[in-house]
Amino acid sequence: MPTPHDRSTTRERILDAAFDLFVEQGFTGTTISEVERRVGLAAGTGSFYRHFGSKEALLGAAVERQVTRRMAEAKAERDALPQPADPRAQFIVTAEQILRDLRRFDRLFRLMLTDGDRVPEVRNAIASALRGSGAVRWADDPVVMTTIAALFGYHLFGMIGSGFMGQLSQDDFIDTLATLTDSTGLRRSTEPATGATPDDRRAP
Amino acid sequence: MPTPHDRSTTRERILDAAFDLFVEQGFTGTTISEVERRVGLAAGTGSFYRHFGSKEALLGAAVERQVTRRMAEAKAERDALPQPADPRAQFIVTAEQILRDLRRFDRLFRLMLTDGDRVPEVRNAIASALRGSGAVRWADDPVVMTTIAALFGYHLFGMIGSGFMGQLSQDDFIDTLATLTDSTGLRRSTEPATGATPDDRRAP
DNA sequence: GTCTATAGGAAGATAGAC
DNA sequence: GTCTATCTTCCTATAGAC
Repeated sequence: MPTPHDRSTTRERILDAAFDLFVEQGFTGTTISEVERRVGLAAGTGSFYRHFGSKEALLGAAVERQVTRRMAEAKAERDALPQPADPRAQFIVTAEQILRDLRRFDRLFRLMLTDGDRVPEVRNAIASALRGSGAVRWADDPVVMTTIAALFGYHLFGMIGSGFMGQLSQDDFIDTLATLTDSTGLRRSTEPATGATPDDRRAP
Repeated sequence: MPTPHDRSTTRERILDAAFDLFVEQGFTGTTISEVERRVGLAAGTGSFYRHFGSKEALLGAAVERQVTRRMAEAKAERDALPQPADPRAQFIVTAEQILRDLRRFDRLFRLMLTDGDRVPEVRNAIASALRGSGAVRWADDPVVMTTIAALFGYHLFGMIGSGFMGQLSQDDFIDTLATLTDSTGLRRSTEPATGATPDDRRAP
């Protein structure tokens, strides 16, 4: 006997299965039948259409659900982050968190690349999510931006496959990054914004 | 009156048009009819099949053609590259060349992300192209790999859209990178290998 | 809410006239 | 080498019985 909960359960299972398939095969590469099959509905029948009006509506809803979830996770994780006094330890904590965030949004990012033109919301959501990540005022300082670029590049080398960065562990990578930024005496930039001037961080 | 040249011309136009469409819309998102239309054949007719056996065969041939061309371009450009004595100038020349190479392979990279599973050759070709880029022994030194990761990240921020790295010009970015790697005294890594290395392309 | 059945269309691919 | 015509298959989507 179906409770009111059963309906939302089926709907949510469709949402999750569809997102997985969209990421794996792209939007055009995924059929409604596949979605139905994966959630236990008979494939080829229009049972899906009792839950969503169209394939596009499904895509929008699936993306929105993912963004909401991932951003909530990211926020919770950042709030629980330790704030070491040691600047180098601080840097490492922040860098690790950024890598975690990048990994978290990996699937959304991939979907953005494959079907971005069809779903502009994905683009915007990911952009703001990245910008909000960590206590980084990242648009101002060249060193911060360069650091984030390096993290992003490291992450993507790992994402596109085997062997690119295989030799360099994450710890070693972050360590190298910390040393590089440290030694120039410019690393204040990953600390939270302090006072008045937006960019009062000139090199001596 | 069709010369023997006309056939190869039509085939090549199909190859180029198809690659454009695959990059823009993905493999599954592109129809044979679109390809035919774009090269001036009547859409919907099977005229395409006088030139290729299947859609998959077309994809393979189009990718192969692009890889060959782009790699030839890259090689010619690298061979014509100046080799400044000043280490910082050397670094800048190399970094700029890597960014050029990344841009050159942009469309292939995008296709690899969207349809990579279908065409594993793309993956391998791009990997080796990146590795061969510049006089960089990139798998050995953490600083070199971190530098390349930064270049890759910078490039991709530009690729996915407006505003991410908008504030930081390429020159400023490379300059920052040069300063960071320089100050640690570790930058020897972008210089040619000395000693008994098989490919000893030393600067004068 | 799920199934049967099926409409309606578009896609990849082939045969044959010119 | 290109077009006409057509086959087959698969897809999105709908109507209606249970």
